[in-house]
Amino acid sequence: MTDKPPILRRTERSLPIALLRARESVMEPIRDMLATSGINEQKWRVLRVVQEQGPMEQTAIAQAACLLLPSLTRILRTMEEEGLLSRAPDLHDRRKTIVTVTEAGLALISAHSAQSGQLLSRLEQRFGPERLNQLLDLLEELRRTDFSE
Amino acid sequence: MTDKPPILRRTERSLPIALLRARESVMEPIRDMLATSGINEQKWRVLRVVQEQGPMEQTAIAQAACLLLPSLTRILRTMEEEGLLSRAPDLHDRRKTIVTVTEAGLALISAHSAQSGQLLSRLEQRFGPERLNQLLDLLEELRRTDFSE
DNA sequence: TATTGTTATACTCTATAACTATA
DNA sequence: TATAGTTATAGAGTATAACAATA
Repeated sequence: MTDKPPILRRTERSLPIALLRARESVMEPIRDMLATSGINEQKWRVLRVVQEQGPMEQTAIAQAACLLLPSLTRILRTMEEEGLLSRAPDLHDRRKTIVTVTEAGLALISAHSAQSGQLLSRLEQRFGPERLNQLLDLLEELRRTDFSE
Repeated sequence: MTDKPPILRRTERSLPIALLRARESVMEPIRDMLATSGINEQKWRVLRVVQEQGPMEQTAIAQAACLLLPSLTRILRTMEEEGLLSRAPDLHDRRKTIVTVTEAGLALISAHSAQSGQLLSRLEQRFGPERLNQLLDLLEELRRTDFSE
């Protein structure tokens, strides 16, 4: 009789856990950076997504920033109050709201771009630029993979 | 005059965002699975970690499961009430508490192991077993990389 | 003095459902 | 009827500080 096989994978080889741990180790310096403007991870993601894709509706932001719509509603309200974003009704479909990054929002992004670039350089230097690219490729492919039944 | 370079990377090539998006796409079916036992992601991680490493102290659990100690305190209290874990003072250092998975905890893990295995098979099938291994290798290396100054 | 873990507090996100307005 | 977004609500995690017990 041999031993039974382990019930589940080692947690290092569990993809959800490995993704979380890896993310935590990368996020630490970034959270420190963002804390200096009183902005959190979620708001930063929203800002990045909308700056990248241009004026867009909320459902699309929620999807791209990995946030639920009710969470996003609140986040956008405070970000609008802080002057980082503006919202306007869609002219063609009045159920929709179009969100745009304001000048102040762009300024906040710029304010962090230098330091963010430094963090990326450090990452590339210590982890290796080729490995970083490989990892990003794999993550994009994973994201595109359909796991539904 | 050429255009200015983009301020920041495309979000698909931002490591924190890519890690989060990839994780979300993998977690969806797992969350559905766990919901059937009324357990959440965090409790599942704690269970997996302690089952894997054996009886261990809370600071180590917090680190391995990516949770803060105050969050873990509450989680462990409810898991102990649910009978999934037991806690006992460390005999050699009475500041410490040693956490152990109970029979009921092991049973809960077993109850999900078949379905969890199916999800993993599907992942390997659709994403490719070699790519999965490559990705896990890179994530482990990333986790081991030191990004402090 | 430093470490382990708990408690307290304020804030935020999660998850779901019910709801409004519009299509 | 379906979709976009808001509101409500309960539960849970985040983050920090202060604290007690122990080393």
